[in-house]
Amino acid sequence: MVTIPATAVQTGADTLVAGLECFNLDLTLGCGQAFRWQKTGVGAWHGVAFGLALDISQSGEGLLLKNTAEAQYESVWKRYFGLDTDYAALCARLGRDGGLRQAVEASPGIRILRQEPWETLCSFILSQNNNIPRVTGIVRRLCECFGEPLGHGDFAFPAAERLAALEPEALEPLRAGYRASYLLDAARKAASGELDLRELESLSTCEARVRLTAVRGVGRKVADCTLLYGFGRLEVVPVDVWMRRVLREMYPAGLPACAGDCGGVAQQYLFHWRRSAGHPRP
DNA sequence: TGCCAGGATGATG
DNA sequence: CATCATCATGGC
Repeated sequence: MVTIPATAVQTGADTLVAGLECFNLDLTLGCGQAFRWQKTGVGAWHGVAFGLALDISQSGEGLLLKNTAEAQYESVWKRYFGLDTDYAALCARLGRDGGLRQAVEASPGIRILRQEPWETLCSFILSQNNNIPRVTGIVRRLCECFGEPLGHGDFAFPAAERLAALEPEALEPLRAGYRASYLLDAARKAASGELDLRELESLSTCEARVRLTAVRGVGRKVADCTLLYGFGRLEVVPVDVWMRRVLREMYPAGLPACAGDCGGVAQQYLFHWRRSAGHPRP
């Protein structure tokens, strides 16, 4: 099998990426791993990451990043969207197992994003026992209230230092419920250095989990989501009670060997597959 | 109205 | 180690 390399070409102010395999923008941004993207049309989204606003769309031509230089695509968005990873080979490998093949074929093109660690941690703290539309609203209000304005109504995700200086009452407009106090605890620990997110890069998954779960409201699931979606640790498999039952039922001996060190990717496909119609939660 | 949402926590079988 | 009530809020 020949892997077709993607090519990024700047035309005017925009950059067009053609030749992408196994990439579906709608599925990737809509599957619940990121909460800062708004669908603006067919295959078109507007969102903010790393303090940069972006209009992006996918069509038969490829992936179009508006007002984005190729250099910025290469240095920021390529990595963010996981386009520096060979998912064609990865998905082909996952497909060696029947169950995983079903899951991959059901919604091909989902990629694991590499978001900002701090934003990822906060997002999944806020997502606990919550639904995606509501989490999106809370995160949006959080950015509008405390993030740096980027123009055109866009706001960066607020720094930990900014949130750490707030009184609990200041978070009431977010309507985050009891999760607000968890958010403040994370901000205090991140701002004081008690939680050093940059240091996590150099730690083992096990040690990183211990650091993250020292934050109130951060358990195994939120820690693993942070490591998978915020640090690109594709081997980490976030599971809740429901997903654990699904996995025990399908793979009592663990994920098949073809998943290799990308169990998190396999889990993402399984989750999306089982959650879609026909495989409701018990 | 009642139920649910990619949970964590603390207590209890 | 599995299960359970509780937490606060909005959408359906």
